[in-house]
Amino acid sequence: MPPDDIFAALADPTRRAILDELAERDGQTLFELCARLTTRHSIGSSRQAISQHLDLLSAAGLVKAERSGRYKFHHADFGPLRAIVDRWPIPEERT
Amino acid sequence: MPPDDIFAALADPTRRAILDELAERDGQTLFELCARLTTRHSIGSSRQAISQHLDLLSAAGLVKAERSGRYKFHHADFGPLRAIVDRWPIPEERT
DNA sequence: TTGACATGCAAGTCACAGCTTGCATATTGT
DNA sequence: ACAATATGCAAGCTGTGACTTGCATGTCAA
Repeated sequence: MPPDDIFAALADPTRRAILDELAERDGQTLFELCARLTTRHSIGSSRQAISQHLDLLSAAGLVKAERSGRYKFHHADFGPLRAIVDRWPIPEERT
Repeated sequence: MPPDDIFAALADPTRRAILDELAERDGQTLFELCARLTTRHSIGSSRQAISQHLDLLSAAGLVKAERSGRYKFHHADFGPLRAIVDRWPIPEERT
């Protein structure tokens, strides 16, 4: 509920990897995510662990889930990250 | 050392309040920070707690410390936050 | 309907983050 | 020199987060 949970959500490396995965390929299912996290991100977490991470990301508003039959497709929403950019003055990249 | 610690550093609400404080008034000393965090942010942490938070923020590169005599002035550096902006595609604010 | 597949729920374990406590070090003013 | 000020170091306590384990629910294909 509190939007401050964005920071807690981003605190875990596995959750950041999930966001990376969904950024590259949107609408993945739980099993898809588990497989790709294992092969491409060297993450050995169980299915339940990933599921709990997805719950947390959903609560933070960073992931939207869409159910279709026995599948559940997950979409990343990076809009809440604007709260970080708006909160502190991030300096320009110096060229 | 690992730059991923930015996320761990931002995970704690007290540390975010410290960054807020330093963003508003740069170059504060440890005691100054403690006082202002108590009065303006309703944070009741001890001096040692704040000191440890500052160490962590320093390790993450978000705070630079500058010693002068018996005082130590702290400056916020939000440059590392660019890693967040660059990592994921944050959508535009829709007007 | 039955079995295989995809996901959900809940309790228990364990390591670590944040805090405190107590003492140590270092600098300034008188 | 001495006391007050500002900070540093290290060990111990405790709640919580990440993970596992085991079972339950729900959906599709044959």
